[in-house]
Amino acid sequence: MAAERLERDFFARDGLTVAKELLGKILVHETGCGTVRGIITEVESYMGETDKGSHTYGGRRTERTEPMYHAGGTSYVYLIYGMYSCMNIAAMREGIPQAVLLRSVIPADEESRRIMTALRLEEQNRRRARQGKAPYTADSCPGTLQKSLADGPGKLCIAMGITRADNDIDMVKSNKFYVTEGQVIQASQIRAGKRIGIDYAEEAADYLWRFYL
DNA sequence: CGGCTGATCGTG
DNA sequence: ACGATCAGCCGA
Repeated sequence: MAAERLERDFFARDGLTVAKELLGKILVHETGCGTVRGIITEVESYMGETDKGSHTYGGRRTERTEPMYHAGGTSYVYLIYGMYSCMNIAAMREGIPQAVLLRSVIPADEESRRIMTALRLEEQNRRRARQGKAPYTADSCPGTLQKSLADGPGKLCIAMGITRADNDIDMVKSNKFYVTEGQVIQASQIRAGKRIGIDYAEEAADYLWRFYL
Protein backbone atom coordinates (compact mmCIF):
# COMPACT_ATOMS: atom_id res chain seq x y z
CA MET A 1 0.00 0.00 0.00
CA ALA A 2 2.66 2.51 1.03
CA ALA A 3 4.32 4.11 -1.99
CA GLU A 4 7.95 3.41 -2.70
CA ARG A 5 10.54 5.64 -1.08
CA LEU A 6 13.00 7.63 -3.20
CA GLU A 7 16.54 6.31 -2.81
CA ARG A 8 20.00 7.84 -3.09
CA ASP A 9 20.25 7.58 -6.86
CA PHE A 10 17.19 9.83 -7.22
CA PHE A 11 18.80 12.66 -5.26
CA ALA A 12 22.37 12.13 -6.51
CA ARG A 13 21.63 14.10 -9.68
CA ASP A 14 21.97 17.79 -10.50
CA GLY A 15 19.74 20.25 -8.67
CA LEU A 16 17.64 21.20 -11.69
CA THR A 17 16.79 17.60 -12.53
CA VAL A 18 16.01 16.71 -8.91
CA ALA A 19 13.80 19.80 -8.57
CA LYS A 20 11.66 19.01 -11.61
CA GLU A 21 11.49 15.31 -10.71
CA LEU A 22 10.30 16.12 -7.18
CA LEU A 23 7.08 17.65 -8.54
CA GLY A 24 4.23 15.21 -7.85
CA LYS A 25 6.28 13.19 -5.34
CA ILE A 26 5.09 12.91 -1.74
CA LEU A 27 6.88 14.41 1.24
CA VAL A 28 6.20 12.30 4.35
CA HIS A 29 6.78 13.48 7.92
CA GLU A 30 5.84 11.58 11.05
CA THR A 31 4.91 14.19 13.67
CA GLY A 32 3.51 14.01 17.17
CA CYS A 33 0.09 14.67 15.61
CA GLY A 34 0.36 11.79 13.14
CA THR A 35 1.86 11.16 9.71
CA VAL A 36 1.55 14.06 7.26
CA ARG A 37 1.83 13.51 3.50
CA GLY A 38 2.10 16.40 1.05
CA ILE A 39 2.18 16.28 -2.74
CA ILE A 40 5.00 18.56 -3.87
CA THR A 41 3.70 21.21 -6.29
CA GLU A 42 6.34 23.97 -6.31
CA VAL A 43 10.13 23.93 -5.91
CA GLU A 44 13.23 26.02 -6.58
CA SER A 45 16.77 24.98 -7.46
CA TYR A 46 19.82 26.41 -5.70
CA MET A 47 22.85 25.49 -7.73
CA GLY A 48 25.80 25.73 -5.37
CA GLU A 49 28.90 27.87 -5.01
CA THR A 50 28.55 29.62 -8.38
CA ASP A 51 24.86 30.56 -7.83
CA LYS A 52 24.51 34.12 -6.50
CA GLY A 53 21.13 33.20 -5.03
CA SER A 54 22.49 30.35 -2.93
CA HIS A 55 23.57 30.44 0.69
CA THR A 56 26.71 28.64 -0.49
CA TYR A 57 27.64 31.27 -3.09
CA GLY A 58 31.38 31.84 -3.17
CA GLY A 59 32.04 28.71 -1.14
CA ARG A 60 30.41 29.75 2.14
CA ARG A 61 30.62 26.37 3.87
CA THR A 62 29.55 27.28 7.39
CA GLU A 63 27.81 25.46 10.21
CA ARG A 64 24.47 26.58 8.78
CA THR A 65 25.08 25.56 5.16
CA GLU A 66 26.85 22.29 6.00
CA PRO A 67 23.82 20.05 5.22
CA MET A 68 23.80 21.26 1.59
CA TYR A 69 27.34 19.88 1.27
CA HIS A 70 26.17 16.46 2.42
CA ALA A 71 24.93 13.59 0.25
CA GLY A 72 21.90 14.07 -2.00
CA GLY A 73 18.78 13.37 0.06
CA THR A 74 19.96 15.31 3.13
CA SER A 75 17.50 17.83 4.59
CA TYR A 76 18.50 21.48 5.00
CA VAL A 77 16.10 23.39 7.27
CA TYR A 78 17.00 26.95 8.24
CA LEU A 79 15.35 29.84 10.07
CA ILE A 80 14.37 32.80 7.92
CA TYR A 81 13.27 36.30 9.00
CA GLY A 82 13.46 35.29 12.63
CA MET A 83 10.19 33.35 12.58
CA TYR A 84 9.84 30.82 9.78
CA SER A 85 11.61 27.68 8.64
CA CYS A 86 12.45 26.78 5.05
CA MET A 87 12.84 23.18 3.93
CA ASN A 88 15.34 22.05 1.31
CA ILE A 89 16.66 18.71 0.11
CA ALA A 90 20.30 18.46 -0.95
CA ALA A 91 21.06 17.17 -4.46
CA MET A 92 24.25 15.71 -5.97
CA ARG A 93 26.86 14.13 -3.71
CA GLU A 94 28.96 14.99 -0.68
CA GLY A 95 30.94 18.18 -1.30
CA ILE A 96 28.68 19.65 -4.03
CA PRO A 97 26.12 21.95 -2.33
CA GLN A 98 23.17 21.97 -4.73
CA ALA A 99 19.71 21.88 -3.16
CA VAL A 100 15.99 22.10 -3.85
CA LEU A 101 13.77 24.44 -1.82
CA LEU A 102 10.28 23.02 -1.28
CA ARG A 103 7.87 25.93 -1.73
CA SER A 104 4.44 24.34 -1.81
CA VAL A 105 2.58 21.08 -1.13
CA ILE A 106 -1.06 20.01 -1.06
CA PRO A 107 -2.36 17.36 1.34
CA ALA A 108 -2.13 13.86 -0.15
CA ASP A 109 -5.11 12.50 1.81
CA GLU A 110 -7.88 13.50 4.22
CA GLU A 111 -5.86 12.64 7.33
CA SER A 112 -3.02 14.88 6.13
CA ARG A 113 -5.46 17.71 5.44
CA ARG A 114 -6.77 17.41 8.98
CA ILE A 115 -3.29 17.52 10.52
CA MET A 116 -2.12 20.40 8.32
CA THR A 117 -5.18 22.44 9.23
CA ALA A 118 -4.65 21.77 12.93
CA LEU A 119 -0.97 22.74 12.81
CA ARG A 120 -1.71 25.94 10.88
CA LEU A 121 -4.51 26.86 13.27
CA GLU A 122 -2.19 26.30 16.22
CA GLU A 123 0.42 28.60 14.69
CA GLN A 124 -2.17 31.24 13.84
CA ASN A 125 -3.42 31.21 17.42
CA ARG A 126 0.09 31.73 18.79
CA ARG A 127 0.18 34.90 16.69
CA ARG A 128 -3.23 35.97 17.95
CA ALA A 129 -2.18 35.36 21.54
CA ARG A 130 0.79 37.69 21.06
CA GLN A 131 -1.61 40.30 19.72
CA GLY A 132 -3.95 39.77 22.65
CA LYS A 133 -6.73 38.48 20.43
CA ALA A 134 -9.06 35.56 21.08
CA PRO A 135 -8.04 32.27 19.46
CA TYR A 136 -9.73 31.00 16.34
CA THR A 137 -11.65 27.74 16.38
CA ALA A 138 -11.82 25.46 13.34
CA ASP A 139 -15.15 27.10 12.51
CA SER A 140 -14.28 30.72 13.22
CA CYS A 141 -10.98 30.89 11.36
CA PRO A 142 -10.70 32.63 7.97
CA GLY A 143 -11.49 30.40 5.00
CA THR A 144 -8.16 31.24 3.43
CA LEU A 145 -6.42 29.29 6.17
CA GLN A 146 -8.14 26.13 4.96
CA LYS A 147 -7.59 26.83 1.27
CA SER A 148 -3.99 28.04 1.43
CA LEU A 149 -2.62 25.45 3.81
CA ALA A 150 0.95 25.04 2.59
CA ASP A 151 1.48 27.34 -0.40
CA GLY A 152 4.74 29.01 0.57
CA PRO A 153 7.97 27.69 2.11
CA GLY A 154 7.22 28.95 5.63
CA LYS A 155 3.63 27.73 5.58
CA LEU A 156 4.76 24.37 4.20
CA CYS A 157 7.00 23.85 7.23
CA ILE A 158 4.26 24.88 9.65
CA ALA A 159 1.67 22.62 7.99
CA MET A 160 4.02 19.64 7.91
CA GLY A 161 5.44 20.16 11.40
CA ILE A 162 8.97 20.73 10.07
CA THR A 163 11.34 22.55 12.42
CA ARG A 164 15.09 22.95 12.71
CA ALA A 165 15.06 19.67 14.65
CA ASP A 166 14.55 18.14 11.20
CA ASN A 167 17.73 19.73 9.83
CA ASP A 168 20.55 17.58 8.38
CA ILE A 169 18.49 14.37 8.29
CA ASP A 170 19.37 11.71 5.73
CA MET A 171 15.95 11.30 4.12
CA VAL A 172 17.07 8.14 2.36
CA LYS A 173 17.53 6.40 5.72
CA SER A 174 15.10 8.10 8.12
CA ASN A 175 11.88 6.33 9.01
CA LYS A 176 10.18 9.60 9.98
CA PHE A 177 11.14 12.04 7.23
CA TYR A 178 11.39 10.95 3.60
CA VAL A 179 9.95 11.23 0.07
CA THR A 180 7.96 8.61 -1.83
CA GLU A 181 6.76 8.10 -5.36
CA GLY A 182 3.53 9.92 -6.11
CA GLN A 183 1.74 11.15 -9.19
CA VAL A 184 3.21 10.66 -12.65
CA ILE A 185 3.93 14.10 -14.05
CA GLN A 186 4.31 14.88 -17.75
CA ALA A 187 6.94 17.41 -18.83
CA SER A 188 4.12 19.50 -20.35
CA GLN A 189 2.58 19.97 -16.87
CA ILE A 190 5.69 21.71 -15.50
CA ARG A 191 5.88 25.51 -15.60
CA ALA A 192 9.03 27.50 -14.90
CA GLY A 193 9.52 31.00 -13.47
CA LYS A 194 11.97 33.22 -11.64
CA ARG A 195 12.94 32.30 -8.10
CA ILE A 196 11.30 34.36 -5.36
CA GLY A 197 12.87 36.56 -2.71
CA ILE A 198 16.43 36.75 -4.03
CA ASP A 199 16.53 40.27 -5.48
CA TYR A 200 20.12 40.60 -4.26
CA ALA A 201 21.26 37.80 -6.60
CA GLU A 202 21.79 40.12 -9.62
CA GLU A 203 21.55 38.22 -12.94
CA ALA A 204 20.87 34.94 -11.10
CA ALA A 205 17.58 36.45 -9.89
CA ASP A 206 16.32 36.13 -13.48
CA TYR A 207 17.14 32.45 -13.99
CA LEU A 208 14.02 30.34 -14.45
CA TRP A 209 14.85 27.96 -11.63
CA ARG A 210 11.43 27.83 -9.96
CA PHE A 211 9.25 24.96 -11.14
CA TYR A 212 5.59 24.38 -10.41
CA LEU A 213 2.60 22.41 -11.59
C1' DC B 1 2.88 48.75 2.30
C1' DG B 2 5.26 47.92 7.22
C1' DG B 3 5.92 45.08 11.40
C1' DC B 4 7.29 40.92 13.28
C1' DT B 5 11.45 38.11 14.89
C1' DG B 6 16.23 35.98 15.97
C1' DA B 7 20.09 33.15 14.14
C1' DT B 8 23.83 33.93 11.27
C1' DC B 9 27.96 35.87 9.39
C1' DG B 10 30.96 39.43 7.84
C1' DT B 11 33.35 43.22 9.80
C1' DG B 12 35.93 45.69 13.22
C1' DA C 1 31.20 42.06 20.45
C1' DC C 2 28.32 44.38 17.03
C1' DG C 3 25.04 45.21 13.48
C1' DA C 4 23.12 44.40 8.89
C1' DT C 5 20.88 40.96 6.66
C1' DC C 6 17.49 37.78 5.51
C1' DA C 7 15.32 31.69 -0.26
C1' DG C 8 8.24 34.84 4.51
C1' DC C 9 3.72 35.79 6.22
C1' DC C 10 0.06 38.56 7.73
C1' DG C 11 -3.06 42.37 8.07
C1' DA C 12 -4.02 47.36 7.07
